Amino acid sequence: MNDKVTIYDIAKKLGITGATVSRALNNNPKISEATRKLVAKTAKEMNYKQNKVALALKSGKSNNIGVVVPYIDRSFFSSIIRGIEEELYPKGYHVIICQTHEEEQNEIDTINNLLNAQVDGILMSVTKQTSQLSHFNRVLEKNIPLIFFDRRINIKGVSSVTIDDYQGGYDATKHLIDEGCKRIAHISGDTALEIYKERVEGYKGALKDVNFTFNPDYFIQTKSDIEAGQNAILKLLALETPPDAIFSSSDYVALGVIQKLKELGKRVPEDFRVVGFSNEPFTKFMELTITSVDQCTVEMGKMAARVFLEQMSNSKLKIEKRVQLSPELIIRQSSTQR
Amino acid sequence: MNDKVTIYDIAKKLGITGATVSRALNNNPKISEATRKLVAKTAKEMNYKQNKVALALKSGKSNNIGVVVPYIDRSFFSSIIRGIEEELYPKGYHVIICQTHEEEQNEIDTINNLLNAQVDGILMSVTKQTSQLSHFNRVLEKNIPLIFFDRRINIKGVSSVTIDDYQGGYDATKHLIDEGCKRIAHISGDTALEIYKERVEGYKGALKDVNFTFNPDYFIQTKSDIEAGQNAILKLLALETPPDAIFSSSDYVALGVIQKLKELGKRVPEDFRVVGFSNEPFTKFMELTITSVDQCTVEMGKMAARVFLEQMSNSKLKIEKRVQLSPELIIRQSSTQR
DNA sequence: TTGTAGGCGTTATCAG
DNA sequence: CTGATAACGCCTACAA
Repeated sequence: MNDKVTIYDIAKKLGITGATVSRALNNNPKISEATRKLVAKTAKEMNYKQNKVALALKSGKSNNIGVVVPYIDRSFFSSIIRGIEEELYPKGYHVIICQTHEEEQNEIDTINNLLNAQVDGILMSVTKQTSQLSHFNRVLEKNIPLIFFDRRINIKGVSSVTIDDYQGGYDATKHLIDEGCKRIAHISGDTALEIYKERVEGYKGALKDVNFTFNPDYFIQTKSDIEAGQNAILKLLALETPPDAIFSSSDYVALGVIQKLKELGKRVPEDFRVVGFSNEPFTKFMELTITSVDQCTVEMGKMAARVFLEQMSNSKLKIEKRVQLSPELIIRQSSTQR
Repeated sequence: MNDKVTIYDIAKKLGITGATVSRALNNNPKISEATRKLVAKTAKEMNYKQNKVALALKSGKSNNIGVVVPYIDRSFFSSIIRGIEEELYPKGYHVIICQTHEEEQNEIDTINNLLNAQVDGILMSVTKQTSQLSHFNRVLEKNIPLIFFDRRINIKGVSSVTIDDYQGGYDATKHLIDEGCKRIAHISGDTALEIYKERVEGYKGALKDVNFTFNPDYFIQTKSDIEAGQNAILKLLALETPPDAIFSSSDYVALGVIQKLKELGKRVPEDFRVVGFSNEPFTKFMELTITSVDQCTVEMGKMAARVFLEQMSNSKLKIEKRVQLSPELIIRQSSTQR
């Protein structure tokens, strides 16, 4: 019934012109107070709603931004998206979400689709296999803001928001050192991703600072799931001199490690200390709660959104901004006896 | 540089008209094979991309659908959204996500915004406090599909996808009965929400089927978090004849119950059996894994998307469709000794 | 202060 | 088979 009321409908009703209605509705300064009120009143009566699509076509701004992640049901990513949405919704933006399923081709297609949909910006975490750059350049050529969060790629002019993974790795390792551990192993994800590489560096940095030498036997690179953790700890235990602590760059791996250790009758934290990474919800629910590095995900999302907004407001000077948030080590039972 | 190539740019270059280009690009049957190929080739050369916003204005279809949930970072909802996205993306739709934070006013505002943005459909779970209907009617008046998932409201003409919560409650309770439990308590969420009410009914139904009488002392209605679970079990233990099993409509409550029981030296499952609801990720990671009812969330999302697509394809006959998916009881350690 | 006249990029109708 | 032309709903010079 009241479907599709346009400014012209209300103009006709009032015997004025569409332009005037438009101006009145937009509080254009040069319009009489009388007509402004009349228009506003009539608009409400007729249940007029501005058609954002028409506005988008006219203005070249869709007020939609695209968010691209590997999977949206991973708590890490969904929290970030929550942050993004909460920061952007009040500014009138809608958030379109897309998943890459960790495949570069999907990432490419998705970005193209988003571009065709005229999004005003793209906030994303790249896939593990991303190696091409042309799809990112296409975004930049169109002059639309591109912001990486967490998993970034080095591209001139592209801003990013990450946590300081070096510090996260450093803090986790330092904590184990402080706990008296002497042989600290590190189970890492694929170091092709910067985040994992940085955590490794942090781990090495902490060792170096106390003059522990890095032992390659104590470094394992593997997938980030429970099974990988179980396999990794078996390898480590088979060493002549097994480690006495594990810092894992994944909570799932840490969980696998703990499960296997218990299965083998080892005690955590008495015989083995374990620290994970990401502060996944389950780490604090376990009977033996797991020490982990919190990545302040909601805050990361909000920050990414803010960088986007900033980039929108002064598009003239495009500064490459690299924001690094400080991770927080959450000490729980798996790494300490105090 | 290659910013903004329109069909007119390629028309001009070829000395033909925009209309022809449009037809060629859309594989309109009445166009010569020669021009079709030429246009296609030139379009690619010039890196032409169709502007979806213009198309949306022209066609009245934005190819965006809105998804509204309380919080997107709850694993239950993010999984559903994953399902929706995966079903709709291949069909050319983009998914806009919005959060209500469990507040009706936000729900109302969000729906209005989505409507202004000309979404082609709205898929949602209502807030716990939703009582008004006018914002939903506004959607229906505009003739855009509205589909509820999980938390629904009874509105004529509105389809919904839920799980069979009655069956979930029934199965959980029946399982405890089969395990030999005689005094089964139920800790429920707010029964103002249909989902919880149904679970209660399922619980009662199972009791009735084996001639157990419903004992009001064994029924507690409370919030759905860990603390609520801890408090609830304390109340139940204070009864003259405490229960020997708990069916909770929340995994968090179940966790709280288990934590408190252990703290008090009670053994699970030996002294007490516990069953939760939702199959939250953490239930299978615990040292004592928790029996729960899986709600096949991804599937629910896909189903909701399919109902939407169906409604789009034949908008003439608007059938109210109520899909109920079968939940699956996942039996783990907290409820059985076998 | 208000009206007129495009134009944003497409597609659809109607001629030719 | 292809070219004009109008229209989707809105905004904004430019005129009046």
